[in-house]
Amino acid sequence: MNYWLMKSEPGECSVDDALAAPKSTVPWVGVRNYQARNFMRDQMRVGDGVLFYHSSCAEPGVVGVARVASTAYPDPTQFDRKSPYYDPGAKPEEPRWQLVDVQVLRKIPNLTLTELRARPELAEMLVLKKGNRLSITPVEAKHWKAIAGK
DNA sequence: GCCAACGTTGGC
DNA sequence: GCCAACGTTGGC
Repeated sequence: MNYWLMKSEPGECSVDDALAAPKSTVPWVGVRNYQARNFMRDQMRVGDGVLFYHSSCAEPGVVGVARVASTAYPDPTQFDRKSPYYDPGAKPEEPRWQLVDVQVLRKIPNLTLTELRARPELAEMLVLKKGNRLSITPVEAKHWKAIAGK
């Protein structure tokens, strides 16, 4: 089992939005970065642990514990001309972007970016590295345990 | 709104 | 294949 940190802008889909969805599960639409796509397509397995992270907001941080709830499948928004995620280069017979479903298991008190940085045992987390912009990063088991427990 | 960091694009 | 220009991410 692998662990991941996945960023979502709360204005787009907050942890509360995800909890309010059927089965507390949302399709992780809108990833338009090849490295992040490849994590979903090639490495994620159903049941993998996910730290649900709020980005581009007043208090960025880890706000929930979730799990990967599906294998990868084509992101439908790439074909939708009205979607901000529309990609004219993607064709249904040749999808470019993939996603997985993510199921929120529980909220946790916002473990803010500031607090994450303040904990020495978390210093090596990729999300804390200077210049990191990846919306999906792998998380080491020790970091998962320190944040999500078990 | 600013801007550092990084990914992508496209001319050559 | 190089690399400058441009666009995006995301914290502040």
